[in-house]
Amino acid sequence: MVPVSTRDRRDAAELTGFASRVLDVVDQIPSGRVLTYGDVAEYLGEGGARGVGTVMARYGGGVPWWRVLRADGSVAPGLEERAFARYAAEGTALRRGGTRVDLSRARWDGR
DNA sequence: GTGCTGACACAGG
DNA sequence: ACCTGTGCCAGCA
Repeated sequence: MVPVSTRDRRDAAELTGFASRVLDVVDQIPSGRVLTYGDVAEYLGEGGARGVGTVMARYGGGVPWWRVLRADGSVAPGLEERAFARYAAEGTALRRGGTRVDLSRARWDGR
């Protein structure tokens, strides 16, 4: 139900088509696996890594945002604490030192 | 339309 | 590991 005052489409399901598709993909990433911003963009065939990052920053709150990271396995500034707590809980593979996710092992193949 | 601003990617140094 | 420049794209003033 959506009487919504049109003031902020953010909380309505009325996101832009692109944003909606980005969130849909992220929502499908299995626990313990991850995707890079670029992976999501490539999967959708639109937006680009930067576009995905923009969407995540604005609308990522409702999806497993910690499963989307940078191409080198690091997490965006300010999100590390919450993200790594999740990785520990999900058993996500980390690189030695624990500062980044081991993409070679944790990257989701899309299946 | 123009001109920023950003949860980005990549090549260099 | 860090910083810089370039290319990229969505959202907003």
